[in-house]
Amino acid sequence: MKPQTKKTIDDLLGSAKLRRTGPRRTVLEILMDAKRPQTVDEIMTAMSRGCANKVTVYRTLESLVVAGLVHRAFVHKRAEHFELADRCTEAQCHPHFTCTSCGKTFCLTDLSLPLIKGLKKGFVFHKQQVRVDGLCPACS
Amino acid sequence: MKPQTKKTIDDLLGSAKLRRTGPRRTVLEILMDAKRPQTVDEIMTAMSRGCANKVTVYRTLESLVVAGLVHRAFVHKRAEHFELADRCTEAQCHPHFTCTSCGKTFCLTDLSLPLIKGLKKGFVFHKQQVRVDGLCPACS
DNA sequence: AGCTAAATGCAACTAAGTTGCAAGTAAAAA
DNA sequence: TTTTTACTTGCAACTTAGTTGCATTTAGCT
Repeated sequence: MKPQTKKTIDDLLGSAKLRRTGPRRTVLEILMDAKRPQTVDEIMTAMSRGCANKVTVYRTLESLVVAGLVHRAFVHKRAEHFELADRCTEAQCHPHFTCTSCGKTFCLTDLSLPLIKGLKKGFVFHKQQVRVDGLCPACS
Repeated sequence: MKPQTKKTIDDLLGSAKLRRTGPRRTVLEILMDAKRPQTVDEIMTAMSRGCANKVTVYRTLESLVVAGLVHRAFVHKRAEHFELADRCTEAQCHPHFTCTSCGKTFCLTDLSLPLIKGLKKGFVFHKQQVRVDGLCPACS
């Protein structure tokens, strides 16, 4: 790690009021270098596996997320969710609303967004999904 | 199940060239009645658990998805993905592109969509996520 | 240097999903 | 209608992702 990078990382941790520990510095550095969202498994591989404990990586990420330095790239649902394929076009299904308080998901069947424009050359558009989160009527 | 519903379900299965079996009829009926995307666990509960085997429900859903009768409500990533929280506004992160062929995810940091409008009364908007899938340059 | 709350590591666990194989059955063929 | 056969199902055992409790260590304060 370059001294400059180390300083940046330590500043980030400091400003987030998090202790500057080995695992946190390493995880942050890996995420800074990453070109795409990383899984815990990928992060552990990048740490050359065994350097840190799996549980520590999970908890480190959690603290970074709570501090706002890191976020989950996709709203994570532990289990897959299925629904009938009607009311969806080829290119876009209706958006889904998930309540961050009770966890319930609602289908916004009457709403839609325009399709994304401006994909870089070589990318072939297939389908677009929109997920919204916030509070549902019961929780707000 | 009403005779009418049964006919519709059997028609659906027939048009999809799938055998009309007990589990398939039941799973389809549950999804038709459902107001939100369902997990395997929810489906099994609706079947009053133990009626069908977990593995069967997974395989049934898979065949319905392949046939196009059912779809996965959110692109499912088995593991959580994390990234640095920069380049995201409070209300929306950059969209992500996932290649359906190689599985790689790309950050579309320079693209965005307008925020959704027209949420029903009582819903509080928090954040919006956009996921696009298709083929990446290497796979197209 | 010493103290203390915060962070880490280990082991054991849960939950979601998968695989191989034997047994059952829908629907086509005889 | 019976036979046949490929498609389905069920079971057991497994893998992978993530969690929890508890003992040990350590960052950063004084």
